[in-house]
Amino acid sequence: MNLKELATNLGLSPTTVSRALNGYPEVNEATRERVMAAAKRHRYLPNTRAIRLATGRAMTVGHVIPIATKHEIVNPVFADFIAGAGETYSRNGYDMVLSVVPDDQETQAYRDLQSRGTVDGIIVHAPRLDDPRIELLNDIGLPFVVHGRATGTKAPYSWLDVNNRRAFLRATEFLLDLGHRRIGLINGLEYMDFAIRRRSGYVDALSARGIQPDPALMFSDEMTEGRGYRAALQMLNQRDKPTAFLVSSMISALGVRRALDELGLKLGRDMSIIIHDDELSYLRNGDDVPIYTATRSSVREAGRQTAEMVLDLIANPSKPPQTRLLEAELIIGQSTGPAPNRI
Amino acid sequence: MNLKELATNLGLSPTTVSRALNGYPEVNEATRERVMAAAKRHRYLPNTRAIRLATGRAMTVGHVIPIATKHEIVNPVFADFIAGAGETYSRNGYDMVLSVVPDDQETQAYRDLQSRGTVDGIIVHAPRLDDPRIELLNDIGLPFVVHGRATGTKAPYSWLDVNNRRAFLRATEFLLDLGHRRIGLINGLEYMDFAIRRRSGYVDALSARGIQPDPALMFSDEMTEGRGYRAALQMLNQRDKPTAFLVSSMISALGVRRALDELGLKLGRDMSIIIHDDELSYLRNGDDVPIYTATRSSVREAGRQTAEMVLDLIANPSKPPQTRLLEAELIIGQSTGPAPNRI
DNA sequence: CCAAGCTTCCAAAACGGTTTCAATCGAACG
DNA sequence: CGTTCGATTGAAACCGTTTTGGAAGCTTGG
Repeated sequence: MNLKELATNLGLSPTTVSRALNGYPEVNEATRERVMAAAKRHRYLPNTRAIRLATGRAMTVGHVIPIATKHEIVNPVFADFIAGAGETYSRNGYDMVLSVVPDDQETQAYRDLQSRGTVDGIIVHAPRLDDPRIELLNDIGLPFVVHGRATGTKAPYSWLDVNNRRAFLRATEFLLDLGHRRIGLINGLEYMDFAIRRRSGYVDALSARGIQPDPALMFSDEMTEGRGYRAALQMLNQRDKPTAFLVSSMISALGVRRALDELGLKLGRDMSIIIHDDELSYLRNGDDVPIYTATRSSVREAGRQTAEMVLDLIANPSKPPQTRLLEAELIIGQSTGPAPNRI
Repeated sequence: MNLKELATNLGLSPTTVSRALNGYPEVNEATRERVMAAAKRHRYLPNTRAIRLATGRAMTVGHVIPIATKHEIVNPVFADFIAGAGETYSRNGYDMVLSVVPDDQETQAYRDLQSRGTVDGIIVHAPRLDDPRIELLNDIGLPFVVHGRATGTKAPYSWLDVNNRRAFLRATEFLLDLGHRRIGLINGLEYMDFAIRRRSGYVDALSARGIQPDPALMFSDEMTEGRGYRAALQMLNQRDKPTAFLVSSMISALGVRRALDELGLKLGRDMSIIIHDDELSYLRNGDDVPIYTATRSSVREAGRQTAEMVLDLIANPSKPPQTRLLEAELIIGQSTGPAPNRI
């Protein structure tokens, strides 16, 4: 059943039927109702392919998911972000297309999406230091919002980010207040922008108290269980061990905990840990009482809001770039305690 | 730059240009090269919206992600499956659209995708007992492949599944061979089909050795860290404790391990654990040596293959339903050992 | 009673490609 | 030398909507 059939069926022209269904004012209220009823009766739904061609809008937002060609890691945060963004799209009648591409073909993927008119806008994931994608997207003029920021990029662009620096600054201060002086940082890869900002918060908090950051206490790697385990083990085997860890993700923290268990160290007593908690739906930080002391910010909510921003940008292309900075909460859990007395 | 412009630019008709670019044989090799060169020079890419309308194909596969309205859980396995499927789509010039919908609007979502012509086929996630979606999709005649199976559905349909029953049967036998007699099952929600099959494997293995399955040793819940923790703790506080656990996911196992740690039980010595390992990219079962003894099957690979099946179905709509059963490997890790002697 | 102005509808032209059907041109054939 | 055939190209229809530019009929005001 298409518009033309429905129209002849009703003894009307396609024009009128289209207008009736789309709520144009110039159609008689009686005919509108007749049309609406017939549409419902025949289960008529307009063909999206035709609408998109006729209106010139794709009613679609793209997400490009680069697959690192070396280590094929899917960002664990990704699923929840997508779920949040997807909610927003559904509510607004938009579709979401995911492009999974090898990371060395990413720029081509953006160009394609633009010139083929597959999407009206996109969301950029996992920005890096001096990320070249931002300039590219500004050039080709496709509306976009970055989830995160890209240190080093001077051109203006829209983004939504968590205040990573401030979160880790506060977390470090919290540990310092508890008497910790040697605090290990188990961070994500430091070409990722969020990791850079978290380190800067950590370093600044230490410096502010006159503590010289120790490179031996700063790790940066993929945020997997295995790497967390390795990092923790390595730091705990040093002569001058840390008494606390600041861990960039719940997943890495799982590995850290495994290391502590192996060494017989009790969480919160022998060793304090603060993690960053993205509130992943399948990896809650405790059901009621938080397990870990954590800097917390829902990535699902970030997805919802970033999607709203991109839809707004699509609707108002002349708007200047929008930005939104979310603050992370500092949640006190059972994984932190006063620094053990050193001998 | 569109086809018409490119054509006038070349002094050719749109027809010829279209044919040249799409590799039709009836165009002169010299003109074809001229056209190709011009297309590249002008960075011409055909508009997908127009192609889709003209050809009547959406070149798109849909994935409907139901969001449980009560507990908003995103399946952790989802990201890796999508990544695998996405690889296949990219390779074949297909797009992937994700529809995130409240689970009570799911059937409407399928109908919409079909009658609006947004997709050529879909992949059905997380099938349940007597899943009504299968009948619906057969009715509306949209090509689809189910990731998993739906016990109770008699109509034929295409699916790709892991042999969950066999995997858990073998795992249980493995534990029995090690002398374990009381084995706890920490399973997913048992309206999910895979969970039903896993339990049936577990129960059958026990029964085959004359062991009566004990309801007090069978748990079924969402596969989160928290629920795994709770289930393990509860079973370990019984009078007649289990000596081994069979755990349906890596994530639940994290909680189980936390429970063991709290109780001071050592993995592999005091307590054996076998998990099911989907090979999530961010939660590897050890980097080199497996940590857990596990039934292993890559969900990423499942995504790749399921996508191939759906594309095949789209290309050959008359084909009868295809099915593919993947066997899980049994990987021996460090989490299993002989049953401790009972007193 | 006529012109102007609403209200309501429709025919036809987009949108940017693909595809059907037909035409042209040289070469080959009889 | 006329006919046939293959190779190559193009005109026009089509895909299913939206949207532009009228147009008919009715009302209203002078």
